[in-house]
Amino acid sequence: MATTSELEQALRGAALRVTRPRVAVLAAVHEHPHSDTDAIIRAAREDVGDVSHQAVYDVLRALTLSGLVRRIEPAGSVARYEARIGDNHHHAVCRSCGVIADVDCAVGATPCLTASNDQGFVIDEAEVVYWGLCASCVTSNPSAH
Amino acid sequence: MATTSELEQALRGAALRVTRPRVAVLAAVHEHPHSDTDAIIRAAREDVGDVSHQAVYDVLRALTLSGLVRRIEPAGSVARYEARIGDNHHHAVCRSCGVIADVDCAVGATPCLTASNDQGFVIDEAEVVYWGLCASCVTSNPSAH
DNA sequence: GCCGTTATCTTGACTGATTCAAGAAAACAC
DNA sequence: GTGTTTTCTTGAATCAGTCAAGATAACGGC
Repeated sequence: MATTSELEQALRGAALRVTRPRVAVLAAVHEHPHSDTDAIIRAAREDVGDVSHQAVYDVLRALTLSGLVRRIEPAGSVARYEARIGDNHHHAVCRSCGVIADVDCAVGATPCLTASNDQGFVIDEAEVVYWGLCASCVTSNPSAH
Repeated sequence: MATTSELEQALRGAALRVTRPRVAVLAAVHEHPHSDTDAIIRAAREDVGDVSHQAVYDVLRALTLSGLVRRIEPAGSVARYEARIGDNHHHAVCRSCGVIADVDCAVGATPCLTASNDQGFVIDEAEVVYWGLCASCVTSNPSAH
């Protein structure tokens, strides 16, 4: 749970001007990991009153480009954002309810980077998405798996 | 390179009626792996004349549901389709030009299915996307990596 | 080979996330 | 404080994909 001044420091550290929308959006992403843009807009507005949706889109792009947040886009979902960065973790997505859970990388620190035949690609990231059913959907619908 | 009658057989095998749009779309996906819907629409029209875009969307959904084609959606891209199925391969995506290459799974037959802490998820698939630069973009822009 | 049922295709409108563009407002350096 | 540059507001636009209703065509049975 980062404090406001920590968030401001993070923004300055990324050479981003400190504005109320930016602090609010960054706080929202910290507090609600894996939220989509609409949820972040609503959270930011609770925080600072009116903020245009365009401002939130702009902020999210700036934060993503500077590496303060990470954008994830599971197939069939709109873009989602999280503030847990730099630790190479992956995600499990529930096919039934869409919930997303963090999954530590099974192999190590910067793993998964070993494509067997890379066809000349210079790989800098391996993104893993585990698809399945979350615990609660398994319980409520045991036949589905 | 599947023949028309092989494609028809595949459709019947999946309990799908054989229609000209379906054969044309299935052929297009075989011939142009990783194509987006628009490219498939154009390829199908070259093949059978007029086909509505809605028909192609319907066909692609039916083929995907029946497992005859696989739908992939790399972040930042529209949906793409491929006919290489059932072998658990993954993809490398070029950040610069967007080209997609097939990558055999590094671990084995149905691998990668081992999330370290699965939080109660019942995982049925692990999808891996390798991000980087393709050989040709590395060559034309060596500073980028 | 023809018929009826049912799935599929055509047409055309619509949705919803995201982006574009132009001007107003606010951060920050000096 | 002032000026410059970035950021925010407002409002329109884009584009992939979906929805809906009626027309058409596959296919099983006769």
